[in-house]
Amino acid sequence: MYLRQQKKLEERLRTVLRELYQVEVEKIVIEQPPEIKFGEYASPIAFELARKLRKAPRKIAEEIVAALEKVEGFAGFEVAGAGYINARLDRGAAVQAVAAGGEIEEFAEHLHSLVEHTSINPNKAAHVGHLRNAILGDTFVRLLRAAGQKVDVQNYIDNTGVQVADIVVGLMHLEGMSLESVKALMARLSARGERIDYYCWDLYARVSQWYEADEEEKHARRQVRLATLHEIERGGNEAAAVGEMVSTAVLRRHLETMLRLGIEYDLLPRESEILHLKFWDLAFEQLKSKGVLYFESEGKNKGCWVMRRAGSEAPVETDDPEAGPDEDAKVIVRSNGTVTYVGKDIAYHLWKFGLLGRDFAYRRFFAYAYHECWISAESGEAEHPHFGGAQAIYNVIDSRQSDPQANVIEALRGLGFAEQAAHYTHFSYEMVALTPRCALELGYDVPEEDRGRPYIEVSGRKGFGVKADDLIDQLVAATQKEVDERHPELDEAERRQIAKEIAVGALRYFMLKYTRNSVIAFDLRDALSFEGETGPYIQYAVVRTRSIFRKGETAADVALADVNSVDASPYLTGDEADEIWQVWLRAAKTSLLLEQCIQAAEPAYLARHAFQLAQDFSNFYRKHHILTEPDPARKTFLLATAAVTQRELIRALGWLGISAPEAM
RNA sequence: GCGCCCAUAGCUCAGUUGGAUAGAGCGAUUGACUACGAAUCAAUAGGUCGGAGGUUCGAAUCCUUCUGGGCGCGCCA
Repeated sequence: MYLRQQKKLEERLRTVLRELYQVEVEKIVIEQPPEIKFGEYASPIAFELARKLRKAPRKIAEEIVAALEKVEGFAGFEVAGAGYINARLDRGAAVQAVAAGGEIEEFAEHLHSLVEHTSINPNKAAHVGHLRNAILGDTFVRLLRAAGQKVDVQNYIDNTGVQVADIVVGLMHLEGMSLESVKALMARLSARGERIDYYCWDLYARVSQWYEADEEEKHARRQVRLATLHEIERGGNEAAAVGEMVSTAVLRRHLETMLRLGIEYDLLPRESEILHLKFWDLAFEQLKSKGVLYFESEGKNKGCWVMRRAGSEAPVETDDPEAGPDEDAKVIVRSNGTVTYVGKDIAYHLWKFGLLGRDFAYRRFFAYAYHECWISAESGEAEHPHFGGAQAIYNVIDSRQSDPQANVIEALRGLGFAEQAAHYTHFSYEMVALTPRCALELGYDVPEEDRGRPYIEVSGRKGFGVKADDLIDQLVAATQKEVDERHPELDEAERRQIAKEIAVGALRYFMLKYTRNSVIAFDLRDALSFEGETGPYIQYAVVRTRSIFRKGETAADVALADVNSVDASPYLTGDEADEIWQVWLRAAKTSLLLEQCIQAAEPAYLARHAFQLAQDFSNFYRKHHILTEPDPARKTFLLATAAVTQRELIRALGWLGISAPEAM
C-alpha cells in the first residue's frame, strides 16, 4: 500500500511542477518524516527548486500544496518547517487497503536470473564465513523469487583445484593411502558416524603445515603438490579418482549442512567439466577474434596472452617504440600454454549468459523434498532441465575477489556484451572474522601480537575457525534447553522441531542483520543470543499473535476480512492511536522494502524492517489489551492489527528463510 | 607503491537518493507478570558522527587532505 501511494504522490507532484513552473524534475525525493505526527510522506522538493525559481522555499511549498488539491487515499497536504511538503494518508482507507491487499504491489523486471552462492572448496568442513555467503545468497534468491523473477541457484564446485589437491596429497603422501584404502577409510568414518568433512578439516591443516615444516624439503613438497594438481586436472589416474571420491563426499556434507538451514540448490557446475568439455577453447577463440586478448612479445609477460586490467586507462595510441608493453596487463594464458583462473571464469560466465556455444551434460545428484539438485557431467542423462542462458547474474563472492570479478566483467564488455555486463552483479560481502577473545574461548592459540587486533581472519588452511555444523549444533542445544524448560507439556518431537526452528532463526538473522560491507567480528555469545535484535524476538511476536487467535477462537484471515465492516478511523487519531497506526504503517511497507532490497542487493534492510515491525507490535501489544476489549467494533479492529502483523511478519521471515513456530 | 573497504553511544551495529531534534540492540541503573506467554515492555544515563578544510539553503552522508585499521594488487586457484 505504502509504495503504491508513494508512486501516486510522485506522479501528482511531477504533474503539478510541470503545470505550475514548467519544470521537469528527474527524481522526486520522497521520504518519511522524522515523526509520525508530521504525516506519512515528506518531500523537500521546494528547497531544490528555490534556487532555480528564485523564490523562497516556503512560498514554493505553499503554491505546490495549493495545487495538489485532492489526491485519492490522502487526507491532505501541508507545509512544514522552512518548506517541507508533508502528506497525510487517509488512515481509515489505508487500513482497509492494507487489510485487503496481501499481495506484492510492484514488481521489478521479470528477468531470468542466476544466483551463484556457497561455492565452498570441497576439501574441508564449512565454517562461519561460508554460512554468511550461503545465507546471504539464499535470502537474495528468496527476495528475487518473491518479486516474480525466475531464479536458478547454482553452487560452483572447484573440484580440481589446489585445495582438493592438498587433501589428496595428505591422503596419498602423508597417510600413504591408495584409492582402495581411502575407500576403506570413508567406510570406517561413515560406520562410526564421523563426518568426512571434519576429517578433512584436520588433514588440510596438517598438509598445509607439512609444506612449510622443513626448509630443506620445502621445494620437493611443493613439487608433489603441483604434480598432484596436474594429475587431478588431467583425470584418468589414481590421484584424480581419490580427489573425485573425497571431494564428492565432502560436497554432499556441505549440501546436508546447508539443508539444515533450509538452503537448496538447482545445479552444481564443476570445474572438472569446464576443463574436460574444453569451455576455454571456445572462449579463447572469441576473446582473440574480438581483440580482448593479445599476445605479449615483450617484457615480463612475454609469451603470454594478456588483457587490459579492469579499471586501467585505455592505452594511448602511440607510435613511440619506447613506450613498452603494458606491464600491468592481466595474464590469461601463461607462456606454457595453460589458462589461468580468470580465463576459466570468463568461459564459465559466457556459459551463464548463454554466449559460449556449448553446454554441460547433467546428472541428478541430490534429492530435496520438492525438487532435485543436478550436477554437471561429461555425459549425463538425456532428459534434464535447461540451465544457463540467464539475463542477469549475481555472484555471491567475498569482497577480496572484487578484482578478478571486475576482470571477468571487463572481458564481457570487451566482447561486445554490454547488456550482459550491466546485468552482472558481484554481490560482494565482507568476511567473517573471530574476535581474539572468541578465538581464545574456543581454545585456539592466539599469538601475542594478534591479541590486540579487532579481529582475526578465519583460515581453513590453518584449521582456524568455527565449523558450521558445530555452531548449528550449539544453537540447537541452547534452544532445546529453553524449549524443554518452557514447554514440558509438549511431546519430544514437537519440542525438537521448535528448537530447530528457533536455532535456524537465530543464526540466519544474525548473518543477515549486518549490512554486506561490514566485517562481522564473530562472537559466540552474540550469535547464541535470543534477546533483543534477533530472529527469535521476531518469531516470538508471531507466536504471540497466534496465541491471541487461539484464545480468541478466531483466525487471522477472518480478522482481516471482518475489519472491512468497521470504520477504523475513530481509532486512528490522537496520541493513543499513533502507536497502533505505526503497526499498520510499518506493515504497509513490505513491498517497498522488497523493492529496496533488490535494488540495493541488500537483504539487511528487510531483516531490520521485520525487527521493527515486531517491535512496533510488541509495543502495541503491551498497551492495548485485545481480547478483553469491550467495544466490539474496536475489538475487531485490534484483532485485525494483530492479524496484519502476523501476515507481514510471516511473509518477511519467509523471505529471510526463517519460519515462525506455533509456540516457543 | 597503486586500488577497494571501514572509522557513529562503554560494546556491536543502523542511518538507502545530501533534508526536520543522529537511532537500535547489548551492557549499566530503575520499574512492570491477579489481563491475550516477561525469549517481553517502560524509563534514565550515555554522541565535538576519527581530525582539519571545502561544496551546499542544508553534510554522518558529497569533494580534498591527514590519521588509524582491514583487504586486494601472482605466468596461485
